[in-house]
Amino acid sequence: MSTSIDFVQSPVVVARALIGWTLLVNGVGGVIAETEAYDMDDEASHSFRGMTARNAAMFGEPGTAYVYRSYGLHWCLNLVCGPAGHGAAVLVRALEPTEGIDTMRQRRGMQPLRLLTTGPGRVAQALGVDRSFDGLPLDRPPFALRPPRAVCPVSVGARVGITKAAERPWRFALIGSAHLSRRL
DNA sequence: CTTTCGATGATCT
DNA sequence: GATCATCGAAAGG
Repeated sequence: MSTSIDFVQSPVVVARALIGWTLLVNGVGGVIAETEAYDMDDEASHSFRGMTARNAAMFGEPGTAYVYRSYGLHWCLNLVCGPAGHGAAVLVRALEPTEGIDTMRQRRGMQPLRLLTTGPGRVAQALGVDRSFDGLPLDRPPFALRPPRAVCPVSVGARVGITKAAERPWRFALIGSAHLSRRL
């Protein structure tokens, strides 16, 4: 098992590989339980029509963050991957909370554990991620990534909440996790 | 349990 | 002017 993620790979490979890793922001976070891949030749991806002010970070260095606002209300955190300039990223859709649970509860309005980091908008809110984290490298503070302790069983399925290219099996989830945004 | 719908604003056509 | 990589509350079985 490797000790770091190679972000210079396709978003599908990275999305699969990330399941089971622990993602922390300023020491707060948990085990990645659900991810989705987005690529340049993918109609559902923000990068599909080329670089814009919003998605510029998607075309930056692999191993950095891409943060965007969703539905005018929520933030969503992506991990940029593929060769630099490729416009690929992995959306972090759910975590199993492990570190800084009290902090996450306060940020989320004292929600039950189950709803702290289940869904991309909730993950960003619980970890305190907003646009100011856009473009930041993932291998040093405020971010931290720690490898899984054991091999993780992973399922593959269709992505969530999109209308275009919805059939691509680009959603990955930790089998048996109680913190998935949708059932397998 | 499931489905529906409003909130809310940046982004792109 | 339309479209959203969502969430939470409310309504219906």
